[in-house]
Amino acid sequence: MYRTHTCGELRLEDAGKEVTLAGWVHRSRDLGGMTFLDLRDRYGITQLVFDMQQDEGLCREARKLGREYVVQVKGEVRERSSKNKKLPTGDIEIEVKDLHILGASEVPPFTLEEESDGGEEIRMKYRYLDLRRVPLKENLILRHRVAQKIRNYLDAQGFLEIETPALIKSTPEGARDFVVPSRLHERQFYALPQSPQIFKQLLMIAGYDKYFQLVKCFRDEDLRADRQPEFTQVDCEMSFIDQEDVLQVFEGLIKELLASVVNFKIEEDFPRLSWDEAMQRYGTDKPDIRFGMELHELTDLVKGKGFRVFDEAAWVGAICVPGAAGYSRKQLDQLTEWVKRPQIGAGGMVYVKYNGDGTVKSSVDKFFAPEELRSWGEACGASAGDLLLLLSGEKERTLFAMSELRLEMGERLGLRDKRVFAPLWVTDFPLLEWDEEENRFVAKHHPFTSPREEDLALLEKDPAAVRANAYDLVINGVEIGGGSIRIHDTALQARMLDLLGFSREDAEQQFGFLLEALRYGTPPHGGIALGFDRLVALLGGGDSIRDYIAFPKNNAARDMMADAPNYISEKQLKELHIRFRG
RNA sequence: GGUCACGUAGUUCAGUUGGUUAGAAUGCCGGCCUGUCACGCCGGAGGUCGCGAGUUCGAGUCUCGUCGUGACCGCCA
Repeated sequence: MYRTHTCGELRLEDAGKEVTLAGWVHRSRDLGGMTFLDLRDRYGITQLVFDMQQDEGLCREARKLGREYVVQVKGEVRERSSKNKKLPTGDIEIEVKDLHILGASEVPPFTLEEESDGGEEIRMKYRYLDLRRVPLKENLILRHRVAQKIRNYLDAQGFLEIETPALIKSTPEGARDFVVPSRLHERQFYALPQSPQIFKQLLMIAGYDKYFQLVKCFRDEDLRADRQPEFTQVDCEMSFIDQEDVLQVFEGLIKELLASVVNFKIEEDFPRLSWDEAMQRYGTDKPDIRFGMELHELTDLVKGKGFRVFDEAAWVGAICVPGAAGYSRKQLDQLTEWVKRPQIGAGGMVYVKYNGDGTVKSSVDKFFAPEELRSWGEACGASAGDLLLLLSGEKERTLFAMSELRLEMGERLGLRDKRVFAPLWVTDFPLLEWDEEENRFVAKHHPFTSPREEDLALLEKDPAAVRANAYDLVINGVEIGGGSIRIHDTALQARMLDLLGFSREDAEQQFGFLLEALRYGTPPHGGIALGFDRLVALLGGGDSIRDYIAFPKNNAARDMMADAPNYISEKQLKELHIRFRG
């Protein structure tokens, strides 16, 4: 037996016990006559004492231990003469009688404190050391707890966790696939799943009417702080249900997670916004509704006064920033520069200050009379002391810029509190999206999403106007999940694929097995997938999902620790029938 | 594919208008210290200023290229 206790559990009432502990040397404090060692494991830190007068040889041995040595000690628990209130074990220490080095350690390249002195790069290379730090440890524990709660919740609702394959067939629709060459079948490739979409639908057809899976998914696209090439989804599918049933089950799940994990209780139903309404009020389909500052369209109000920027714009809108009329010229100039960055893409910004004394001051005083400027304020619900920020231009781009500006101002005003959670459902997404590059309609969600019944007639006449039975779960401006009610009718599915420009052969080649399965008695079904990494990061208050994944990839999709991807041997290539040109 | 930022000691960073021997903190090594807990004090070692070219009497500093890292845009059905 290597240990009788962990480094986090001994208390004052254990004083007098003979114990054996094992762990890492976190830090040592050599006072000459005595040496203190902090022994650490994932449960906590316990202080060890070595005394020159008690056992000089042992004490000298202890002094030689470097940081991160793995040691085993036997000794007696005793009350400290000077206690440390900062540690749960701070009332006691171990008077060591026996010391074994279980594993020596090189000097770590960075410190393993709460706040490490190491930068991203070196910590990623030595990820196994970084994971010893408390914050990352806490994050992985949180991830585990959330996973368990999700499993318990769905299990209690009768869901079955069923695994689907990781080596599947490539489907070019959607994100790029990661592909795996086949050794047994020359020139052929598997793909890693972007999601288990088709398989979960087949499970519905097979009669497993409530399925879920915590499942790795893969997308070969560029990374972000919230996007990894391999990530985990809470993937679900249900039969004999409609949209309302899905929303109910997962609203319940999110409420339970928020209550039990971060003690944030929500009694009322999550707000629901149609996609149209979300775009209109927030300029985005994933609004952060922790704060107001909604968008107001002013296009008709501002035109025809000789201000060319507005006269030529397809869309003009504003947000009203409460209490910000005191913004200085310098601050407004900086904000203007901010919206003009290519990432935001606004041409410029117009402001109107509604001063406390009733006067109005704007950057377009030359073109608009004060009463006109006041009418804008009224349209936006501005009161004295508020600041109106206007952007104009092509509609879609301007809505995007407006939405980003809204988030930025919310951030500056401290309205985006990480301890507050504001979930909502966004519903009635457009079924299709025009793809400029491909010059055709593509599915906004995926090709198996059902159109709303009342829009069926528009399918051929005005495809862009057709709404889908699709929904997203958004929390604090983060897209946490999305799903849809699927098509369970063979004829409708064929119509959809036709509309998306699939030839009969292509459709047959890519998802023939699903199309065939639909003919064998398919129940109405639908589901949802939640981004598990994002959900955990959100609950943990983190900005990057990398901090919630044990071994993540870097910006360039590289594993900096193992140095993957990498070249493979000629022998491997030969077995896979792969030869490189040039 | 693109935009921006960064790259100097093991680590995190500072380094003025181009100018003598490139600094600090921390870590590391050695010494002193019996109640520390970010222990303290004294001493020491540690640098191809990412790499390559250019401008210059002279480059950590300026220019170009290149590599790496990060954030974002495109992309992510």
